[in-house]
Amino acid sequence: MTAAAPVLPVDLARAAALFHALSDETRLAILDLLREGERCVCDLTALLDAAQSRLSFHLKVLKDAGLVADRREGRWAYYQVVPGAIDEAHDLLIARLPRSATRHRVLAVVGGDAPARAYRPRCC
Amino acid sequence: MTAAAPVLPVDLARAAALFHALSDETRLAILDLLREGERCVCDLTALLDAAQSRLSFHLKVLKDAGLVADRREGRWAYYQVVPGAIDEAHDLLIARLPRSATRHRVLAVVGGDAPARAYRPRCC
DNA sequence: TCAATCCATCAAGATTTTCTGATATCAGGA
DNA sequence: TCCTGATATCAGAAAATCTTGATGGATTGA
Repeated sequence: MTAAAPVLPVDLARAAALFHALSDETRLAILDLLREGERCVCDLTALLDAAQSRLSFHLKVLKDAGLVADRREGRWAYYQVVPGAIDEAHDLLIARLPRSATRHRVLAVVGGDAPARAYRPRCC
Repeated sequence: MTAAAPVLPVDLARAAALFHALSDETRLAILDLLREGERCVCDLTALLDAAQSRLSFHLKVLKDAGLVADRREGRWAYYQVVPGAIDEAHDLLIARLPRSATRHRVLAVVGGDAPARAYRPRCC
């Protein structure tokens, strides 16, 4: 049984980067189109009715975040979802779940006395 | 067995909003601190070594996204993770998984002929 | 070659986000 | 009532992001 590891700063940065890549409607629409398999940029441009440079920009954001990979074939560039990238985002999301959701509801707080809050004239 | 519903635009907007709220290191750090249970703003300010107005700003972003809820008690404001909010983000994330990851790897493409790509002088 | 197509990249501007410092509000103790 | 502390909100500046239009490289058919 693995103890819940403390969240490392590197995880925070990686999680923020991944979620940022996922935080735009155009990029989410791209990912949805890529669910069926790889597509060339020209397909995406037509399907999303977006300017080519705009698509290219968002594809680069997705690629830099490691969410998609590209492959050249002649004139065309084909993009696909990186297997496991969504899984990584999934793991980083699960790590944010309140502990009360991962086991039963736990009222105790690490360090101790917060729930039984006696009156304190200053909070901190 | 529920058929995979098509991704609705409303889902895209909601997913983008949720992921945007999760796309900042300070906000992720806040969520991590709230994993143990609710905390007052003054605790968070001290633990994160952040200016009060900055914390307040990020807490508002999280609250507007529905990820946290606040409760006033005297002078203090306590924040906690909204039960189910991370679950909602989780569901919206899972909806982005390639179909090849949800079942076996499927090579067929909707509409049909992409994998068997004969030479085509124009792509689209 | 030459022209056409696909695509990445760049520059400039618009928009959004974030941070800081100041101010406002509200509760509670003196 | 006055003062202090906790918090929210606001204004302005700075930074990041997004969009658009232009440019250029690479590939391919004529």
